[in-house]
Amino acid sequence: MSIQSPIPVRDVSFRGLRQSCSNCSLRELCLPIGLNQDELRQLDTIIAQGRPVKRGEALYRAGEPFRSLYAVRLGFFKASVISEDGREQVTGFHMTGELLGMDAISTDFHTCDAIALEDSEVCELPFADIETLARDVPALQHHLYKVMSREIVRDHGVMLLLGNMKAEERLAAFLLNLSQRFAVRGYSSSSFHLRMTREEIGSYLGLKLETVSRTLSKFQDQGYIKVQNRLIELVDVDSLKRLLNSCQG
Amino acid sequence: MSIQSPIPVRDVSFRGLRQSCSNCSLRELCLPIGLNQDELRQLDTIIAQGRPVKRGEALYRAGEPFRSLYAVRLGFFKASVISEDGREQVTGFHMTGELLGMDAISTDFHTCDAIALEDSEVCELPFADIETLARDVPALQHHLYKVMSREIVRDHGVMLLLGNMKAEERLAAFLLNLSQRFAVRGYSSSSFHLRMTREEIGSYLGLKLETVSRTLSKFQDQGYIKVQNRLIELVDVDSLKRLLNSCQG
DNA sequence: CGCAGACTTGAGCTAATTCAAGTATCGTGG
DNA sequence: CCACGATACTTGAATTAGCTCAAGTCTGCG
Repeated sequence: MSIQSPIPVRDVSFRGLRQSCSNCSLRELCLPIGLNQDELRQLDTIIAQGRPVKRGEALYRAGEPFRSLYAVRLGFFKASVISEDGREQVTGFHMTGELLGMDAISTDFHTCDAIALEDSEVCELPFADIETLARDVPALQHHLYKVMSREIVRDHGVMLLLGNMKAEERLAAFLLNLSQRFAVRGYSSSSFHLRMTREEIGSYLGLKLETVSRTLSKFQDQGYIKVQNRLIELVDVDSLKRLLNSCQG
Repeated sequence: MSIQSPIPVRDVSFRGLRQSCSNCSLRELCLPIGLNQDELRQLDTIIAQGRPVKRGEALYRAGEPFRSLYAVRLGFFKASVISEDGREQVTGFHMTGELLGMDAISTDFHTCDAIALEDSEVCELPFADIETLARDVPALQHHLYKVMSREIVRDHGVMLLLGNMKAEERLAAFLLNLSQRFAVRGYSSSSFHLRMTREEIGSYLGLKLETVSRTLSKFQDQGYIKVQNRLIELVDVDSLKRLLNSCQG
């Protein structure tokens, strides 16, 4: 949890990892968008960079007090809420450059679990400090509102998916969304590795894992994709897109 | 749209309706939470109050440029997104004291339609001005973040509902949620009037209108509620709550 | 190498949808 | 104020998408 580790060796490793927002390659994806050099420097003094989160570990859990937002610097996370009777709903998958924890601002407690799906690394953004800085840096203030707003828009998209779409459409939307996000990050948009289980995909899409598996197989049979365990290759993107738009729900 | 109406009579009517945030009865529900008298006065200079929206009218529509957030002063709205192929997903129902339009901050265009389900009245909050004021009024800045965060949390709840729950649970959750929100506003929590059609409820809950109708009838047969058109009476709240927690999904 | 977790596939079941027909309600204009 | 048309709602019957249960395979990790 704490950034100042008691173990010197780790401390060194932190220093090694420490980079400024100013020269971070994620600058254009992450929080600092639109800030000038001086503003970036101020941001740097606040943000603790390079905290590792091992695969399977929680970055935070529902119920924990809220102190910071986190930016994914490297890796892959799932966020999920657990209902009173123990049902899990994955609310999102988060990759490089995306911000986690915004749900916690409302109550000062986290309302989701955020679990690393592969060995990952985050930057910690102490929210109180960010807020204070945002008063002097309008671009930062505005950007934060924007990022939260984007999250709301994304959630509305998921509602549309969950409320209106059939299994095939959901999966197609999911794969195309992942593809597009990988593309933005400079990875292949046509071939990628799923970091999550079929069950987690199912939870996110409101389907059972068997249905996810079956539908992926179906897509493969139809020549839309190739599946090999968690490796996905999009063979016929147009057909997937057509699936999304044409089905009359 | 514009607040300074060219018609004197209307202008008078606006003045009649015009009240300050300072003495607004919704103070505790709405934006000004936690502001002191001076800060409230500053807010008052920005906010245009008492804009009427007739039943069936759009407060805004997806695609329109974003200028303002809106606070519901009176009445009832639905917000919905339309997919490319024309399917509607109601993303929320909004009542007195709630803020509309936060999704638009991310792109500077509205991404939902907001439609009045009864004759309503809103306060217009020009976002640029709000943002500027927020720099000088940390409590306002923080409260805005909070309100947006709350929306994200709410959306996660809807995802849980859409992804995991059966029709009966969804309806029970819906009715209990409405009940609780009416209660907060000083209305009866056990007897209320639905402002929306069965179809709109269905859209929100990811069900067809026939399923909504059937499930309401079922609840009535079981003695949980009484239904008379859009008038709902909650007879056995505990059973509804039990429905929510027990079903193993 | 062996085991646990992840995945696939089949068969039968069920919750919710679709289709259909009929009733109630509301707003409008005569 | 009443009649009428449009919209909203209810209910039934048949259909189906996705779920549950079950069995078996694969894979990766210790």
